[in-house]
Amino acid sequence: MPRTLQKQRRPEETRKRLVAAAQELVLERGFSASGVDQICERAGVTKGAFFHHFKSKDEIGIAALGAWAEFGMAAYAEARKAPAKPPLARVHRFFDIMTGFVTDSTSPVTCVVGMMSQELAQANPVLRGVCSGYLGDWTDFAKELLEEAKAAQKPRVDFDAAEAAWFLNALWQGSMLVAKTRQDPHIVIRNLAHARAFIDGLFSGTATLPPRKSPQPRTKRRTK
Amino acid sequence: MPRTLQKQRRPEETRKRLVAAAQELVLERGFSASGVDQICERAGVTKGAFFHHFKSKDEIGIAALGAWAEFGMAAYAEARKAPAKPPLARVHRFFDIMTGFVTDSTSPVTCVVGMMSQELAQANPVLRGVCSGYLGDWTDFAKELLEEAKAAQKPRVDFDAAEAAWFLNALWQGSMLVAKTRQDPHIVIRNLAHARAFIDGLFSGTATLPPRKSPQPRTKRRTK
DNA sequence: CCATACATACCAACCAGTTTGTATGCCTCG
DNA sequence: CGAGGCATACAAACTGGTTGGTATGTATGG
Repeated sequence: MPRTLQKQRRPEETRKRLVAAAQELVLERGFSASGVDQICERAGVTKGAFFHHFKSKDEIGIAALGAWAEFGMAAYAEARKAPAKPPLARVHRFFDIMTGFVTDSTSPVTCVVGMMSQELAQANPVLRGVCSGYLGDWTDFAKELLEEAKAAQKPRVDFDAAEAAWFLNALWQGSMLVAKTRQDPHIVIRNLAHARAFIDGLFSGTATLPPRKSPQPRTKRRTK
Repeated sequence: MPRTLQKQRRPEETRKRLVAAAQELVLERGFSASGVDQICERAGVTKGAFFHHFKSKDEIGIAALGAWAEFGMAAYAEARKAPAKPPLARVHRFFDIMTGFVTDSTSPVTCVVGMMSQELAQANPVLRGVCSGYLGDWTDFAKELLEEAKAAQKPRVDFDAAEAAWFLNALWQGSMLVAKTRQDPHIVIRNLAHARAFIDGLFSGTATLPPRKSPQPRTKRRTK
């Protein structure tokens, strides 16, 4: 049947291209609105290749989530390389990394896990479970950073690190959602700044919110 | 063509049933995964009725968003009826109302605006704009409550009411997203409690987070 | 030579939307 | 007051395109 020449076979590469295409489409239109045909078209392969590598659409969803989480956690793990000297240094680095996701990108910052969680949490138990796991991983990481800070410096008011981490996770996801809907990435940056000050305030007890009126939103910004 | 008897005609009722069905389906599976046929089936009408009342699927999406926002804002407006005597009384009432959405419901608390924002913010400019407007309405309401509190009592540290309102909006949306994915509504309740304490702390300067182990659901608030 | 890695064609179900027909209730007008 | 007209409110069948998934082939490389 194949009239055209088959290109050189790069199964690993083909798989990666499919996963990357799926991630892109999910970020743009969500999972259910992303057709298998569209994924194939963007990846430059045919449906035969798709169903050779993934036995269903759900399965590439799982793969997309996994690759996304792996990439993300690798970025967050950089926070561990910050010095431990000021107890909150690594927490601050963590906030810097999240802020960097916004400032280093022209397109709105979004998350495959957040996208698929929103769509599928109630309708697809399997994918819901996968999303739940990755949200938990993120929270565990934040929780550990907070606990290390607590161990290094007793906070002014005791707090539960896990609860604070879930607070940050929800704020992070919600900020991305709101910012892209409002088409204003500064919402994320400001919310992260406030959250950072909030955490700082738990330890230092000085200020809990940046006192000034925050930076101008309107004009396009360029930061790296 | 119609072999069956046509039921009594109640256009207003039919329209409401379609909008309600659309809201339900959007909350369960999202907008793009909700077919017109499914909406009609759940509303108990045929496609002829659907396209008589709405000229496209997008249009019922707009109607669903509008009805949802109207219902929600009516519930939030109850916060205005709280006494103004302690400056933060109405802000506390506002938190009580949100907490009540969680405690008064068996199913996970979700939001049509958040759902459709997530899916359509990048792919559908029209619906994105509608969502953006309703997110703005919510934030304006919260901002006004905070500004009234600021006027009644000078906060310990000055803060921008609009920024704080966007912070709360993102936290609220993100909390619903995370909670349903984790299948743990307490995440929302705890996050709201922490946010409440955060706002309190801006005024009083005492505690910024409830000490350890978080509280159980607050006093039950009436519905509607 | 044979498992792997694809390509192509195809399928039934479903998609949003249209067409066509008819039942209903109100509004004249005699 | 009753007959008839007529816009509204639906029902049902249908259309062209798309959906996830399959069947069947063949090219490739070890």
